[in-house]
Formats: sequence, C-alpha cells, structure tokens
Amino acid sequence: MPERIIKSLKNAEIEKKTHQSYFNIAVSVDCVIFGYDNHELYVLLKQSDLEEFQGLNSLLGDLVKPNEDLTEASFRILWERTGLQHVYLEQVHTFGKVHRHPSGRVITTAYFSLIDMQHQQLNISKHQLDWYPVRKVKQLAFDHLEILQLCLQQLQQRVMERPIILHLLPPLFSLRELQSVYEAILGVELDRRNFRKKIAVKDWIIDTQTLEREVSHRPGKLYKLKSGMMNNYRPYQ
Amino acid sequence: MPERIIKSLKNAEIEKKTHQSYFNIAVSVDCVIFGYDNHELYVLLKQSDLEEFQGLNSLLGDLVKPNEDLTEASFRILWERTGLQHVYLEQVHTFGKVHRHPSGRVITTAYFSLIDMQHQQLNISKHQLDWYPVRKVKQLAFDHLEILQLCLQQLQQRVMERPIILHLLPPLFSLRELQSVYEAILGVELDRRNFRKKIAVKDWIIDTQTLEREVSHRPGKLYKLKSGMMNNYRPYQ
DNA sequence: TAATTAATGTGTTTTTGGTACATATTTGCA
DNA sequence: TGCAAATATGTACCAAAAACACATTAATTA
Repeated sequence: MPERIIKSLKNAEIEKKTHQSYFNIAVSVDCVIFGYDNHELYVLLKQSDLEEFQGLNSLLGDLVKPNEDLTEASFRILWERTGLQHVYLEQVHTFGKVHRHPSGRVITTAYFSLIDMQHQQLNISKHQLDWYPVRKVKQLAFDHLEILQLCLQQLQQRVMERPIILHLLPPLFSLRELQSVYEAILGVELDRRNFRKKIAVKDWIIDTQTLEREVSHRPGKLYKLKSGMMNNYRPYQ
Repeated sequence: MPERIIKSLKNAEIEKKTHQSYFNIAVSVDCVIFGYDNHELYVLLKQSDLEEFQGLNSLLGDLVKPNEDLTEASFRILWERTGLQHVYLEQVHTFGKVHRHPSGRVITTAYFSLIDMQHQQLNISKHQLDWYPVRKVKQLAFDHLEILQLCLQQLQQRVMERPIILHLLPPLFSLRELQSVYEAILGVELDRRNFRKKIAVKDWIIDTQTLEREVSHRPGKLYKLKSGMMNNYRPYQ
C-alpha cells in the first residue's frame, strides 16, 4: 500500500524516495481546551513528561492512530483525558517545523475546544491536569505557547460570528454572565446596554421566563440557547 | 529517535503502540494556486496520475520530506511545478479523513497561493498543468474539490482584511482592474464609486502619477502597493 | 417597615460607515 | 468638432455602532 502512495504522488524530478523516508513523520493533534469561571478564561494544561521540558506545562495531545480521522483523534484525547464527550471542537492550524519536537519529526494539528468547567465534572486529577488563567500563561513546552496564542486569536474572531461562546456556560445563564465571558475572551470592557442590543440582534438566545436565584440584588432573567442554533453555525472541522 | 517520541507522547491508558503503527501516516501538502485574468479567477490544476481518478484534475501536491518544514514543502512544490519563488502562501486547513486517499493513509495540509498569471512566466507545459476558471471546476480527484472550495472561501475573507489581492495583479494597476479582481473573487458586482472610497480608506495603495496606455478611452491612473504594506498584514503560515 | 444598596432593564442621541445614485471630465476616434 | 466610453468625484439617505441616563427590582439593614 505505501508503495502505491509513493508511486501516485511522486514527481519525476525528485530523487527516488524510499518507504522509510516517507513514513518518518509522526502526526499528532493538540487540544487547546478553554473554560470560563468568574471573569477569567482558563486553559487546561498538563505537566510535560519530557525531560527537555521538565517543570513546564503543555497542551493535551497525542499521536494520531493510522485508522482514525484527525477529528476523531481530538475527540479521543478529550474523552481520555477529561471524560467529556460531545464537546465543541474546531481546527485551527497545523504546525510543521522540522525541529518543533525535540525527539523527532512530529507535525501537529491544533484544535480548540470549549467546555463548561463550572458544571462538567472532569477527571482532572487522574491525569495531572489543571486549569490555568490564559492571560497568566507565559511559557509552555514545545511551540505550545504559540499554538495557544493562535487558538485564542481564532476564538476571539469566532465568538463574534457564531454562538459557540455558550459552550463555556451552563444551559441557563444571565446576560451579565454572558457579557463577562465575552469580556474575558476579548480582553475588553463592554457597555452593558450596547452589548444587550448586539446580542438581541444576533437572535441566538431566548428568555426562559425564569430568574436568577441566590443573588443579593435584583435577579436577572435567565436565557438559553435557541434550539437549532448551533447547527446553523457549524465549524469546519 | 522514534522510540523517544512514542515514549514522550504515550498515555498509560492506551494500548502499547509500535513504531510501525505510528509511522504509517503519510503527510502531504496541496497548493491551491489562484490566478486572475480578464474578469475571471483561475486555479492551476494538473491531470491526476492515479488510475482511480483517470481523466480528473487534481491540485498540485506532494509528500512532505522528513527534513523540510510544512511551509518549505509548499514553496518547493510551487518552485518545482511553476518555477516561481517568493509567492504568497497561506495555510488554510488540514484534511485528515482516514480514507481520503485511495492508496493509503495520507493527511494533507492545504495552502493557497496567489500569483500574477499575466506577467509571470510559468513552466506550465512541462508538467501538464493548466489554468481553469474556478467557477467552472465541478469535479476533482480525491477531496480536492472540497479543498478548493474552502480555500476560495478563505480567500474571500482575507481579501477584505489584507492587501493580498495585489499579488494577483502586476505591480502597476488601475482601480478598474483592481475592482474586477475583487468582483471575480467575491462573485458579486460592486459599485465603482463606493468601491473606490472603500479602497481609499484602507490606505493600501498609492497613485503613481502615471496613466494607463493603449486603451481606447480615457486612461485611468495607475496605482501601486504602498511600501511596507505586505509586512503589516502577514499571513500565519 | 422604610431607606439603602446593587444590581437589572430599557431607552435616546450622536457618530460612523455603508449604500444608492448623478454629473462633470478626459481621451480616442469617426 | 462631436460622439463614445471610459475615469473621477460628490451628495443624500439609511443602518449600525458608540456614548450616555434613568427608572425598576429584590435583598439587606437601620
């Protein structure tokens, strides 16, 4: 089978290539898993188990198996490390520098994922994972800081176009909470009145006719995602 | 070396993996090379040399060598197939379905490229390449139609944000030509007066104080890219 | 129980950006 | 010299975004 690939893709001008030289690149995926809590955007990181990067954190990644799609591999990582299924996942970029991995040639495709860290129960301790505030992450193993930054940038763009931000919140939420998530992601303060108008125009959420509980001030209305909305704004995986 | 990669990336829960199973994925890049001529957006295609896809065209792609960056591989393809160097290149997406290549597991990263097909001399005939109007391309080998469509979509987004569209034109161009390229890419007709205002605001180009020649009507002013502009709007390769 | 506090909820005005549209100007050519 | 076919530019109108203010509600407390 490999022989056929080589044959089909080879170009007469290029020197003859052997099976060995072609299948010397490992393929991995890395997941940037975002969560939100109390005005802060978090990212899920693990301790790097590579001696070169001792003491540093890294993203959650793994090599892709020969019989799984790239997307499947990302879902598998999320499942294995956090126990979560049906999470939001979006491809961002593929990083392919020759020396990006100290142990050999590994190209990696980065995905970002959004989960409701306040209410989803994660198997975090089992895998030595921890949540870190994104704005405090200054150093990571490999080129993972660059990957994180690019994923954050893409997230910032996407939240204006699609209702994906709601994956970071519980099913019922107030407009104040929603605004706080936007502010945490975009790193800016927003005007409450203009923000509400902007959200209203997008028509992503509906009033559930219920109110917040256990707040020591006037309770806000609770909203939920309008049904079918997520399907209307699919990512390209 | 491969052993170290496996060790460093392996996860205790996963069954033990062998070198063989990890290095069974081939990595390729595919280039969607866009050109513009006479109100039409073109894409450079070659005849597929795979028997499964006899008679169909495909994008220009090749396997990535173990010692070259992903970006390098794309530049190499452009150089080998067209003779062009220093072309604009931007990564779009990585396609990783298990069965996307009939001969085996190949994941591919798609790039798009913009070249001035009217004035750059290409070694097209040598490689059985040809330009095809993008809007007439209905079928391609592999998943290349999907790749082409996604690249076009990304191009449509990018041309509004950055002056990359100028790579499709010669160094000196009129506003009418520029508008035609926008119309070809976006697939819409634009109002000439509003278009000019929009371009003026972006501040990408400057008046060269020269006029078109050999036109049978009032000649338009010729413009050129403002210096340093491309550096201010770099793609993320 | 009335006053206070700390939020929510909903305007209005102003500015900016985009769209629709019209007229004067310049060159080549008959 | 006038006509054809463009270029070049300006104005009126509308929609969206930004700046900004006030009334309302529930919990708390004096």
